[in-house]
Amino acid sequence: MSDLSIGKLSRASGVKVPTIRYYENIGLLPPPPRSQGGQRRYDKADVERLRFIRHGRALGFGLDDLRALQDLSDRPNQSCERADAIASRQLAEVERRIAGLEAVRVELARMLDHCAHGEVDQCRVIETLSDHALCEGDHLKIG
Amino acid sequence: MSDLSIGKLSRASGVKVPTIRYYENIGLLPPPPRSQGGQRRYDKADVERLRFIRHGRALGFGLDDLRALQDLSDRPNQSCERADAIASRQLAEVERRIAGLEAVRVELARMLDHCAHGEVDQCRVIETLSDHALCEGDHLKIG
DNA sequence: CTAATCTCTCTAGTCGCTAGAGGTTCAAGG
DNA sequence: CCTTGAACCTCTAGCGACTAGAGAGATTAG
Repeated sequence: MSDLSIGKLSRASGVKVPTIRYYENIGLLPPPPRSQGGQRRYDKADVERLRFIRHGRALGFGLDDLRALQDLSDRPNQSCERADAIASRQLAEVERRIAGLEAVRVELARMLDHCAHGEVDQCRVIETLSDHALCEGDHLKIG
Repeated sequence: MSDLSIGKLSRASGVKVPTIRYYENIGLLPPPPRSQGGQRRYDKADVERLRFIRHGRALGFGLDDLRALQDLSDRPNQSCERADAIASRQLAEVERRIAGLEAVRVELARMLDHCAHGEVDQCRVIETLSDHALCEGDHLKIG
């Protein structure tokens, strides 16, 4: 019915035009019908689909997870165990990242706090980078 | 003096061998002298350099920032204003990310909390993904 | 009908690595 | 001295999730 061009779909969903085409390429969005001239024509279901993806991306889900979640929502009679598992894993990952970034934040703040604002010679920023022993917290890999 | 192979440098610095070569390729680490047979030979200064980089990476600095910070530390008579600016920018970025992830964490937790653990039909996880209106907080892009 | 905007495909680039192929060099043991 | 096996070399391609740009064709409002 709605017969949206890719640009209108983009505006309606908040997903950029090249990204929509990219999603189609990798099989995340089904290839839509085309106009006589070969342009993509979408409908309202595609808007929903893209909003779903966009929202999931904003929550940090990877495209593979979103593919799986989409499949689940297409077959509503299944147990939501898998969806639950995916979301739980994501929550754990987010918490891990927050913890890591928090440690990083503390050290950056400490570094800047101790900076004498003089010459690089006595710069705590560079000194701290040079010598991890000056750190107090545990900051490992960032995510 | 120390005359380290790339593998020993790797062990001493905690940076993987291919990553060291990569850093050389992009000009972050100066090309070292070579043995008769063409293998790289490093010294202690390189260990320090790589530790500096590794530590900076752990704090989330990009390689461009680290290049700039390295240049600064090589010329110690300059003002540390620039180092300060780079670190401040990084701190702001980290704080931005934490805030974003915190919003994400809240929504993921809420999603999972409301999940009835029944069929996908009533799964709050998928429902929430489908409809941003069900969210309470502002979570935008993640970083 | 025309002009402006939109859309098409395709390739290549981003960041910071990581993996692998296929070949050479080094260091230690016998 | 010689052999063996680990470590090293270069080069290319791939990851995730896009983004940018070229050059050509389609659509739409006036």
